[in-house]
Amino acid sequence: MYPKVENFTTEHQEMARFAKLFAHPARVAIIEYLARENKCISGDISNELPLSRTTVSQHLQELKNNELITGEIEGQTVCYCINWKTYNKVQKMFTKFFDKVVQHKNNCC
Amino acid sequence: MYPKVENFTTEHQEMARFAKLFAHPARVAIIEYLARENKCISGDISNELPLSRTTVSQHLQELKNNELITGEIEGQTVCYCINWKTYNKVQKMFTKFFDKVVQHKNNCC
DNA sequence: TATATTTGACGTATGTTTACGACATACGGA
DNA sequence: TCCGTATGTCGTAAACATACGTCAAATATA
Repeated sequence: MYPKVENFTTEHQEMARFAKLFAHPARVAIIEYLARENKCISGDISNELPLSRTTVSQHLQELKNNELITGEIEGQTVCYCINWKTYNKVQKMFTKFFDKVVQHKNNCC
Repeated sequence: MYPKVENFTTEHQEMARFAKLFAHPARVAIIEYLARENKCISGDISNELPLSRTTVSQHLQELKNNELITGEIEGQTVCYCINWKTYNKVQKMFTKFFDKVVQHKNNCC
């Protein structure tokens, strides 16, 4: 982590941590793909993305480390899915933040 | 830009571009601060943040370059404000994306 | 005209992310 | 056993982000 990040509030750090997960088109695409496909997705979804298997795997790890997706081993393959518990938390967090900001809207500028 | 980013859809790139603005606690704090204070905020809001003036200014530039805030010169100071046009667009974009993903929720995993 | 204030611009050191190839491992079937 | 498939791990080059100090410019005020 960059040296000054820990001086911010937990709330601001959490917002930043989860926003970062959506801060690369590959991860946005992965989330959307996981939601759209009505089945378990193997770790190798690189056919669906303009990236190598290694890079996709790296993005999947990032999402998994922050618990936005799960990745369970099923024999030879890995089943990747959205972690709805975290997902709902994140959605609420963003909705709440956006709403809070809008509530203060004024005619200053 | 990283070499492969342009191979993703415009929609995914846009999501990533705006998510990145919230991907650092300083920028989250700035947005919140701009909303809370009922007046024009000078470029030097570094007293409110655990960062130097230069670094804060850099974050303000980032937000301004992506049109999430405006920064108008008022004599000697600069008045920074939230750009509500862009803000509303971003809020809608995120809400829509989050909702779309949830709609596909299933019992696969 | 001097001086302090406010800001932009530049350089730069350090840390992080992105992107990939190459190799290793583990499993099931020919 | 040997081979293909699926995945993880490691190293690394390039691109970006963070954080700050220093200097310059512009503008009010003494």
